[in-house]
Amino acid sequence: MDRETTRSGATLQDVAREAGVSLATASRVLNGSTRTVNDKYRRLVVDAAARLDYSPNLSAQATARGMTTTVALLVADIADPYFSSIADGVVSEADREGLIVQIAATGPEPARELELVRTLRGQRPRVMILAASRHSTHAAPALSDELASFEANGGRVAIVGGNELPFRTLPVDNAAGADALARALATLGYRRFAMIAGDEGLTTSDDRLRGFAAGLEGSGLTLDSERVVRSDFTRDGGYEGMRRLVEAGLDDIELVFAANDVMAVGALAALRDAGFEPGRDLAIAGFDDIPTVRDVTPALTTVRIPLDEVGRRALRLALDDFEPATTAAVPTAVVLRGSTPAISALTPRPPSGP
Amino acid sequence: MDRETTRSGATLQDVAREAGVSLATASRVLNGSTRTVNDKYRRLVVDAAARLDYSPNLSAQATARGMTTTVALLVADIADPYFSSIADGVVSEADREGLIVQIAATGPEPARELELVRTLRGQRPRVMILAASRHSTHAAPALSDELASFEANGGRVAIVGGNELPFRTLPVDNAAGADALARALATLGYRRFAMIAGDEGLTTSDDRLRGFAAGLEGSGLTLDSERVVRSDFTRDGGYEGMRRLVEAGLDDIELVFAANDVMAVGALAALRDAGFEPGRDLAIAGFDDIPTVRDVTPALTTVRIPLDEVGRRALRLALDDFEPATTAAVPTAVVLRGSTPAISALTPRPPSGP
DNA sequence: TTGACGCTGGAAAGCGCTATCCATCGTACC
DNA sequence: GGTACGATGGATAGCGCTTTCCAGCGTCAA
Repeated sequence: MDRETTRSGATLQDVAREAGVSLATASRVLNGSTRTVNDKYRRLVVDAAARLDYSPNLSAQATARGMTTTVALLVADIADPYFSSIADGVVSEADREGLIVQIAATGPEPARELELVRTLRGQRPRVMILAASRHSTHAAPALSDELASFEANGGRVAIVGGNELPFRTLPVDNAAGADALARALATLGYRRFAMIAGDEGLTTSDDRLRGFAAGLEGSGLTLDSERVVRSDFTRDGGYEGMRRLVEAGLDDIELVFAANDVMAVGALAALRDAGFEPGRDLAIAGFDDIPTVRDVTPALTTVRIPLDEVGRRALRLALDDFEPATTAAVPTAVVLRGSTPAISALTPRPPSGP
Repeated sequence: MDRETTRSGATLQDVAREAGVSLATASRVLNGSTRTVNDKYRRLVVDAAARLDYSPNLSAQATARGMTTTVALLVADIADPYFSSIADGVVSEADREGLIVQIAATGPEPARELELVRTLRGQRPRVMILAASRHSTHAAPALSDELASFEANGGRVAIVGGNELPFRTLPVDNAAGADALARALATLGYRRFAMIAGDEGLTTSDDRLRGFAAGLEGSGLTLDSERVVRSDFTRDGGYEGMRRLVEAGLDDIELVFAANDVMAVGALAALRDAGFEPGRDLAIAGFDDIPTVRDVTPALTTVRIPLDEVGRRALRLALDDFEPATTAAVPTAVVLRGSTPAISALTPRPPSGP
């Protein structure tokens, strides 16, 4: 009845005693080792462990081994479907590897990324995956230092989508995807575009903007820089961006490209609230192909990124020992849906020009 | 140039040596303690730590203290907005407390919940939050045992929404919310209902079904049990459920209540694919008020649960030392939107009856 | 001047586990 | 029959950190 009696919280020591073997043997049986253990002892240990409801203390293992079984994942906002889909991929792959995922969110301030990396480093995770949309210049050197010293101590780093930091990176070809989208839209007959982009310096957004403009030029068209509005990289940012476009006059715009799907969804709402019908009065396209966009009306044209695959591959990239050759970029694919009908289906609105 | 030269990975020992103080003093300065340290030494230590870029090894702290700084969160599917919104709340509140969140996902098989709890227990988290929709009977005793022994060792448990397990529970009044919804819909003039529910035994779904039926009865109406179809608790499950309802004939149905929003969104799609216009030919309502449902067309009537607040409160519930009195349930609120217009706006379809 | 006492550093004993090293034993080989 | 060697169990020295416990010292009251 003393407090030792409360079962569980059993330690390996307890198991060894119960089984009548040494600590070392118990450890070898229960927690893997190169050494083999005689079946007689093995059975004793396993039974004792079961009887005591033993569960290894991962923290202790970690300090002893100097290595954890955790994966740290850094995202901007876990409630955003883009990130939660990636997280899903990371979690499921980690699960296959017997690893546990720790999630941290930077929230709207990118500066927190550095701080969080620092905190997470304390956990000595096996892998650190940075998926938070990073700003190009910001605290890059400090962040880079932090990550370098993490790697110097045996940690693995994988970065999703960026490509200016000297770490294993899973390229997402944002520029190429946006380029392909632009060409596809040109083929549909669209000629006059506007874009709702994220803040300048947000690499994801910048790449998509650049790619889109390039794709248009490749089709003999242009994206007037006056027609690019900047806004938060969120649903409400998209709403606000579209609001501003409407305010400035939509007359010479046929299609609005939002730098990501959540923004596009916000734009859709803003357009409707302004009395226009998306997909009829104005076409809209997004980027990412988050699950939601199949279900809005009209369904949204977008560039598909296989997000859960991104999560899985990011983890693999960090984990695997591989030739340091460039990793193949995640394939993107244009998905045309109802929000960008053939131009002929659009209510004709005369360009403002002569 | 020897491998000791690679800076970082500095240990507390290193800091102490560098500062010329004892290990104990360094520990007291850097990692909190009741003991005060002379300012002279304090400064020495802090400076040394900064110089060496020291970052405490949380695993080691955990084994020494017998207590971690992590929160384990168990969800069914992190890509589902319901769960990711809750996760968001947990993560942000944990952040305020200096805790780190570990996420595990059971996926479609509820049986994995037990297995995951067992694994997570190995981490000795400070708190374990179970948000995965639990099935009523399933492995309840085994799970209960596991959680009990976790608590016996100082862990804290919080369960979201369920209420049959003997642990701290954050009640979500699914039944009352569904009841209120039913009454609101009755007030709008609806008389003939169907429901797309989750599998029997899934408590969340069962409670909502029960509450909805009760609310209708309170309004002098009934929910014909033949009009309740069961399906997966997912978007595709909702699609499938609606498909079956359409197949069985919609003639005497005015409104379909889906047991959660993602199902409702799937139902919306199925309805459209079958050639009907939701909100005109048939009304639809969901439950949860995930962000998406504002943006589908028509916007979805639902019962709002403040999901991020649920996450935050679940963590607080686990963390706080409080009177073991019942915790106030999370308030739910009916939100009427375009998917359930006043009945007069619905295309009249004669009931199949006489 | 002498204790008693509060304050603060340091030594060292763990926390639960791993991994190295040593001891023992059985077997194969000449 | 003796030796070398592979197998396998046990003792034990850590892993990085916390937290007693003890010692030294300055202070204050008697």
